[in-house]
Amino acid sequence: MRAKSAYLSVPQLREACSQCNLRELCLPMGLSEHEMGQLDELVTVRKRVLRSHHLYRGGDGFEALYAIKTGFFKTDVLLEDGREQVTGFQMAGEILGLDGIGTEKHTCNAVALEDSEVCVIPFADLENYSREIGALQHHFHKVMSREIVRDHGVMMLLGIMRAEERLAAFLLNLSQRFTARGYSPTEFNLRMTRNEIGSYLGLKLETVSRAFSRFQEEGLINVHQKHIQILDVTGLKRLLSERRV
Amino acid sequence: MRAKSAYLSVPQLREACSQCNLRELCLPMGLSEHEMGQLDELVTVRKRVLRSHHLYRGGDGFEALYAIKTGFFKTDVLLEDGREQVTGFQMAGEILGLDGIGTEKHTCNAVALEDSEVCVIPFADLENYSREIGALQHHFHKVMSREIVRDHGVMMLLGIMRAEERLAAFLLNLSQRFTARGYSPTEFNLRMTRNEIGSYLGLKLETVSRAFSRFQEEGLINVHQKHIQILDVTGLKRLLSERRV
DNA sequence: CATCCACGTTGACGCAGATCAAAGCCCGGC
DNA sequence: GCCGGGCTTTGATCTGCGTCAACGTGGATG
Repeated sequence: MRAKSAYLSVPQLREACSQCNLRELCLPMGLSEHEMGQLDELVTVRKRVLRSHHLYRGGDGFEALYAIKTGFFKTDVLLEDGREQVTGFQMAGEILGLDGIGTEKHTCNAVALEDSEVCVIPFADLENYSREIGALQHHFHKVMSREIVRDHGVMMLLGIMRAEERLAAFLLNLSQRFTARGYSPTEFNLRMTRNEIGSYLGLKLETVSRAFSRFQEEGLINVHQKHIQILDVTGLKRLLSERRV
Repeated sequence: MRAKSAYLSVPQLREACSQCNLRELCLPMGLSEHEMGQLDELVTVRKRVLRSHHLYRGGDGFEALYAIKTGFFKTDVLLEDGREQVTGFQMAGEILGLDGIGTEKHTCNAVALEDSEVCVIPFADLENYSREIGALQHHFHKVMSREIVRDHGVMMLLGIMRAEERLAAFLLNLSQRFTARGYSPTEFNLRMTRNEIGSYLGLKLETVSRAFSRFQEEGLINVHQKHIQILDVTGLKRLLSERRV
């Protein structure tokens, strides 16, 4: 038995996967009613993480994956000299902690960018359940594979795109993920700072800021602080496909 | 039954995992004698891929993973305008194809950089076996997780390192992987061109060439075409940890 | 053995984005 | 309602790497 109270002081927060409105985005995706019921036994603990607090740090022992129930995270890796590479931004329904399986230690930091709540998925249990539930096993493999493909996308951003292409790709990606969660595709609030965006995109915060301003001048977006309104989706997409020079 | 002859005209090439000298680097890592015997049933087909030929292409249907038996590969993603991002270089014992699980289509190209041979691992079979063999399941998860961590390392290269740091990290990484395979840590032949190294590191081939020349001037390496000799490992490592500016 | 051609090296110059600097904005705390 | 500090914007200047160009080199081919 797991000491639920160590994580969570409000036991009634317990809410089964089968009742969760994220179930079609998250780990239970594609499971039958019955199989989802089994997941309710796997995921029994939730954990709050306040804004700017760590869910885990590089070097921490790995025991569980985390499904984001509400909130917004970043993952990053730090060099000794203080340089930071943000490796991703994660939102509701997405899985954190996959980096820890290989070495049994986390290899990056996961930080909440707003007050958040995660479902704790003890990894040994997940492996046991997925030996019985083929659909769960298969879906978990897909989740990991998609993370690899996502990483390849970031490599393309960083390796071959210019500053404005990177930012356009970033905005379109956020838009698409917000849409999948039932929010507006064209209007949202950024949870991260210009510095964090820059660190993700391999740019300095001034460059990010200038690119935002340029997009606004060109009528592609409205931006006021963290509030973003996309005015011209196809214009942004065109930025990605047309290669000047 | 799988039509072995479609892949392989020399049936005696069949060689079981349990006999393979890569078994401690590859998928069977950490399995018991008995479990490894079961893998011999899983991996029954091998496939030759000649230099500069594709093992698979982006868009191809995904059916199997591939363990590299001999040879050397690159994986890359292409943009419509011809820009190429090399996402990795793979050598004996490493697994290709993980990108395809999520969408059931491959999302990158895998190209042999020298005449190579791979073991075909039908993915549906792998999932079946790993439901029975816990150690296989767990090791497979580790392989995927390590791929994610490796990708984070590439993001750091691309996002925050300068040209010479990237190349130093690249050489040290190759050195370490050759060592693990029983080859010299300090002397090896590159299988890829300057252009491919550049594409991987987010640099132009001229920059790669200049960095090689600079390392040689500084007595860190000897480089002659594709032949590399590392003279000063700690000097290369120092390049990574010390941040000028 | 001569030829060819992809690959590699080196130099000169230019530019995208970094760096440095200064000022504005917004929100939280008192 | 005022103050302070973190975040953002914008301008001026600098620089690492890209771009362009010319030449070198070595392995493959007939």
